[in-house]
Amino acid sequence: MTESRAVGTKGMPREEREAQLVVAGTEEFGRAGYAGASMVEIARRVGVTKPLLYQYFGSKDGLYLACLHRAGDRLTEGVATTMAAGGEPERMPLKVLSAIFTTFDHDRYAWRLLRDETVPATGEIAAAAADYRRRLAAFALLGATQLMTARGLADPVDIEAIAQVWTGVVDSLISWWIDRPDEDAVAMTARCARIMEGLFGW
Amino acid sequence: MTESRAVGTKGMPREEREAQLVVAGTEEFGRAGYAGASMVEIARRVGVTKPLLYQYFGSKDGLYLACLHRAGDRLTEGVATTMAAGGEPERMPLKVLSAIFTTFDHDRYAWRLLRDETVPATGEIAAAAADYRRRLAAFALLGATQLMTARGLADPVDIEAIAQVWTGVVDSLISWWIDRPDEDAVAMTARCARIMEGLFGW
DNA sequence: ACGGTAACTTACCCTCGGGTCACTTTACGC
DNA sequence: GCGTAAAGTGACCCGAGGGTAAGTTACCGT
Repeated sequence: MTESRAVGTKGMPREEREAQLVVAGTEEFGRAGYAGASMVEIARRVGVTKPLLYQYFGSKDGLYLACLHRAGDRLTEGVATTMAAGGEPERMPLKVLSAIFTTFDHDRYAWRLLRDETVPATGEIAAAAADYRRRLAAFALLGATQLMTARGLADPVDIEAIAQVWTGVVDSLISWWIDRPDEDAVAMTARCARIMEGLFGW
Repeated sequence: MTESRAVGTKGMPREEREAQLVVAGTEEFGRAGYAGASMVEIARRVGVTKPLLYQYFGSKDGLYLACLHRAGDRLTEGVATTMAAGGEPERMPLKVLSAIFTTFDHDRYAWRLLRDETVPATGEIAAAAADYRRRLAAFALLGATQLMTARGLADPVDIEAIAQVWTGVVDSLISWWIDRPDEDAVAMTARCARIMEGLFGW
């Protein structure tokens, strides 16, 4: 709080309030989906009213975009770093999971924004979401390719299917995790390691 | 057509029209989710208008329930039969996938009704969906238990997680399949067999 | 103490979609 | 041909939720 904020302020500075609203929006959009989420409900969670939300974000799409970009940037960044570090293909899935769990430990609904299918089919949201999904799919495709070529089999369509199933697996794990708030990122990673070891010997 | 239908009929007999509407409803609910689907759009697909849809099914919930029960009954029946047949645990996943693909080859959106999260949180739909999910989860839990105990490790919470991930895997496979209408159930099963063999040696 | 500005609210509009009513059209039995 | 009953429709109501206009409150600097 060293720097004094601008003159004339009631309540809370805009920046802080915006951050609160993005957090609440992420939870609500993640829970109910874009279509099912209500702007007045998001405002209510934070203890303000709808017009303030609109003054800060312009529209439902504007708020959703803010939430989506925060989630998508953090996620792609974390995954990119992990993938860039390299290592044996069989260890990559667990490493990526660990990165995702750590990144979103206190923000578990964020992942769902990238997978929301109730988003409008065209427009800025669709473009941004498609872009994040494309980047994630590229990582998944890379990992799947490394995994399969190491095993000799490499039908490209099979690899596409594997990559898509992988994102679905992450999705399921996150959903399971959301229902168990007491399990932290470390415990979750350990559980996944145990399961992969037990099921596949990885 | 041996039995003559009742007197006074225009267009198509009710039974037949209802079946059309359930098919169209399943596709639309599966595509857009309960919340995002529009009754007028479902009627339009079949070439009739909304009041007829309401006359036959009473409400959006009524139509959804009809679609859900058709999908859920066929699915649980198919899975139950497959699971009851038994076999080594490592072969069960593929057998179950084969049953699901065969059952829903021409009705691929049906699976999604059981996983729709945009459904209202309380009421008859929620109860019915929860019941189908519970039954599927029980099968998944049984399969996961057999798989893990065969491997010595059997943390019950791990097994829960595995069961939930399994349903997510099925979900992803169906989504992938929906985008590739040329791939039939046999080819899809063969692909899954190839992938499991290549990735895990199953 | 007081003007100015950012934070915030009350009360409203409008569209979209679920749901309904009164009505018309068509096929069959006689 | 004509009465009857099922199949089907045009036009409406209404509540929920996105979006907005205009005003109010509280803090700051002078």
